[in-house]
Amino acid sequence: MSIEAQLEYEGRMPAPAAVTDTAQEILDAAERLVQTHGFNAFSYADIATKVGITKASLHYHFATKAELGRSLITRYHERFFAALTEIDVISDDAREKLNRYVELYTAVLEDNRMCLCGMLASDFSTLPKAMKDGVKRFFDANESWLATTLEQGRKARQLRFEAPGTEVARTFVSTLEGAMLVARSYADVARFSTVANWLLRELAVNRA
Amino acid sequence: MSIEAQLEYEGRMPAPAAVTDTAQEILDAAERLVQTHGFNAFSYADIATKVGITKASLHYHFATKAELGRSLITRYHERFFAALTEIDVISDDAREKLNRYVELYTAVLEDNRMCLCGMLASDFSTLPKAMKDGVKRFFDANESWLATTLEQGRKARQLRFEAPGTEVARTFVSTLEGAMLVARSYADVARFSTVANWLLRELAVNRA
DNA sequence: GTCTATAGGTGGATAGAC
DNA sequence: GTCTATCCACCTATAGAC
Repeated sequence: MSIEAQLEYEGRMPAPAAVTDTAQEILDAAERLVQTHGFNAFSYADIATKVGITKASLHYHFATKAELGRSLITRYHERFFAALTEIDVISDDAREKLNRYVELYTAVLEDNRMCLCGMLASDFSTLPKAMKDGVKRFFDANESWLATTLEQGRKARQLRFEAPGTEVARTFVSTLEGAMLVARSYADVARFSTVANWLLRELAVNRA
Repeated sequence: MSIEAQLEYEGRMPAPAAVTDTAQEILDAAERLVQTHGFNAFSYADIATKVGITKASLHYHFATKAELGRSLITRYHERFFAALTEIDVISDDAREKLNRYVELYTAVLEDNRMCLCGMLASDFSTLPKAMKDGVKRFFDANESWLATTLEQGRKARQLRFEAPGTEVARTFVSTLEGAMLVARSYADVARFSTVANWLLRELAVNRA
């Protein structure tokens, strides 16, 4: 579902031009807060301060925190997969695609953030159902793109792995999410890159 | 430092036998809550209900939530490394050691928990300094034990890897933490095992 | 060592004026 | 669409009786 369709379903997005500007600012602020502190570690007051409006005004745009969270996941998912589509357009080379995929994570980490859905995965047990479903859908979609890309690379003899592509795809996601999680405790992007590069090397045909 | 010394340093642990029973029950309840929901997603009221005493009584044992958190990490660290020492006693085989190391994680996950320090890593930015330091020490110690074990296995020609043992050790920790994190969203231990087994296979000399 | 009672603050959310 | 004012539930923490 497109983000427009999703928003329409939520009963907002009344068409006009700059109408959603404030909503976007709210989402920007909330997104950063979730990615840095977690969904249970920030409040409407925190967003209000950042955006420069009151808590009451926030509720006009997002009636509940659960709805805000759902919108965050939707937007993040859309953007992430726009980036993946862009990668598919730019390159036919599976190894380059995987490198670029890793770079998406690196950019997030360099901005001192955790992957939105990785962070939400740690908050998982406390999330409303709609958000839980959104997190899983994000991971599912990642694994799907990766499985396709991995199989493509194997077919082209650029990548080497024995397990089914879907399994390696799950390993790929888990490894990068874990590497982000741990690296953030040390505020050290190099820790992430060490792990990511090891992973990429293991999958390369010309590995040691 | 032993857990007894640590507790003494904190000014508690007055020697008698069953004195710390309640404190242990509190730690048990709090530990489960952190591992399932995160450090910011439970309250003294939650623990009080579980243990069957009042919130005020909790503060007698652990004056602040930060102190409780520090004690949780200390106890977890001690127990985890008692288990690693036990592994070293049981086996000389590096591959078996790594299998058993993975089993420690599996057991935690089968109990519907995340690794305590993995969960705290996601809460990292909101933790008091003492807890941040504790989380990093836990990861450091894990990496140290793994690096030693990995190098031992490489020397014995049971394991094969090109990167320095310390780097592979970091990859090992990150991968397992990430696999736990993602698997928990699906309540599916098999997801974790898929990733863990892939990792173990990559390091084995007789890999494909 | 556990209790009752409560302080002092913040959480998400709402009512209603403008 | 934003505001002020407010509600009520919950938070961590403390005082002081038993």
